[in-house]
Amino acid sequence: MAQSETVERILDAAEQLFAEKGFSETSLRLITSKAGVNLAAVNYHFGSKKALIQAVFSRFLGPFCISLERELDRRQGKPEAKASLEELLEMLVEQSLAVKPRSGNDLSIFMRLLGLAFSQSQGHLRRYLEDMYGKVFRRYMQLVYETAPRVPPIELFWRVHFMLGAAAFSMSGIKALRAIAENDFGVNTSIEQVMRLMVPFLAAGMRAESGVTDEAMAKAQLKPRSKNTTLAPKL
Amino acid sequence: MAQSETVERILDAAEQLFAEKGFSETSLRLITSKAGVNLAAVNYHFGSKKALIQAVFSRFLGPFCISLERELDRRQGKPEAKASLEELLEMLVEQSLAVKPRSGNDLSIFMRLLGLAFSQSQGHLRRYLEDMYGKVFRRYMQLVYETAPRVPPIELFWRVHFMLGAAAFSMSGIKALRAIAENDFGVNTSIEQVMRLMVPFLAAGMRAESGVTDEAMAKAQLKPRSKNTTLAPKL
DNA sequence: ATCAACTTGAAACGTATGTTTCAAACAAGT
DNA sequence: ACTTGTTTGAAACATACGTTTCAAGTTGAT
Repeated sequence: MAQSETVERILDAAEQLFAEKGFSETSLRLITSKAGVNLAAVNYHFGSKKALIQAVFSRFLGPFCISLERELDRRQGKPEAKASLEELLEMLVEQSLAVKPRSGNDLSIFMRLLGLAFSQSQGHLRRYLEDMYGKVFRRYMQLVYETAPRVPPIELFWRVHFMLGAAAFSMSGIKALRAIAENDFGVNTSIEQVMRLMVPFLAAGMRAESGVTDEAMAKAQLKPRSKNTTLAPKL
Repeated sequence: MAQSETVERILDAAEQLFAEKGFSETSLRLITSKAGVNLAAVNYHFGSKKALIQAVFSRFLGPFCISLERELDRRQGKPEAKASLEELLEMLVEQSLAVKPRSGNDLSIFMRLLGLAFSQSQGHLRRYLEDMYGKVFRRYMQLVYETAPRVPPIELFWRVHFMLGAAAFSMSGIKALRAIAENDFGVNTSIEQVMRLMVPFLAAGMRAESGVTDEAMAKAQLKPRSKNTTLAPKL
């Protein structure tokens, strides 16, 4: 029954349009007309617009997480040398770049989508991503925490979110920012270059001397909790 | 003619709802019912939904920019000691906190809105903010650039946006993040504390050793342009 | 008290969206 | 060739939205 290419065409169009305009601003009619398929095809193949949004994410995040987890296994197999923060961050960059590029600027589109996933409300998306990929990310975050033992845990918690913000934000505006950079500096900065520029910035921030002055906060340690300790960011 | 309090009630409700759900996800009917006013009042007082969105921003940004500009004047009056990066960042924190708080968590709501302004499409908003407040922000950014003369301009450009992202992102999720922090660490982190925690993180990132390896990028300088050089981030 | 300008209330309008329907077209197995 | 299960196409449906309309209400100056 020839696994219809309609599904792929819809996913391609949706991915691109979502990245350009956001989720609620992109209508199914726009998607289907760009994909050159019938309007009803979306609900036939995916069931609903929400499910389509989730499918767009899974198409990238599935392979990405599998490949990230494999890399984590490899690193933790050799416990003699703990990974540095820079190595951990580079790992993310490498794995992102490793996911097979369908079209040219595939990664940038997806990075922008990831940014949107945080900033648009879309509660169902957050829940879906948390359920599907939360475990891997929590494992990764644990390693990040271990690279800066001198910084109080509470401050590390916030710094991780500063990192996330820097990444999500610059990735979500990446297209416009690259245009500005090219305009003002006359050099084209590739997505990959931007991601690599981020590494030293983030690593330095994470290692900065603690700014905690308040007594209570400095002494605050991670409270052991029975379950669902949210060390990792809520997706 | 008793400058109707309807306007204020609409602005309050809109500010809160926009911050919770985003712009296009918040209907005028939701706003007016939360504000306890008639649906038509929005179009009567503001003209359109777009104009309402802009008004929400101006209510905060107007006073903020005036007060920021006054502070910039004060600093530049005494040129003997250039402001450090930390001082510049602290300045933003102070000015943010200085804007009169209407309700308790006023600032966090507005920070979340600022984050949304970047990530939602809303082209009209970007244009409006650029027109109204672009000048002050460019002036501020120029000072930031001058504090890290050793970092190549192109890298500074990107780092400024990493900073912006860290701020916008953590402020936009601040409510949920504070809850998680309290849950896991047993300490309450105020908005003000979070902003102060951000200062050393951002300053360290800005000063990090350059990660630029590419020849062309390292040598890239700001190209003088006839007009509209967008050193400052596009608002 | 009257008048004029301003503000509100309830309803309707026009448009766009996600979803459903159902007949037609297609594919593949026998 | 026929049948069965799958996919497409065109149209309709129900709902939600931003905006407009206009009569009713309110307010403040004369």
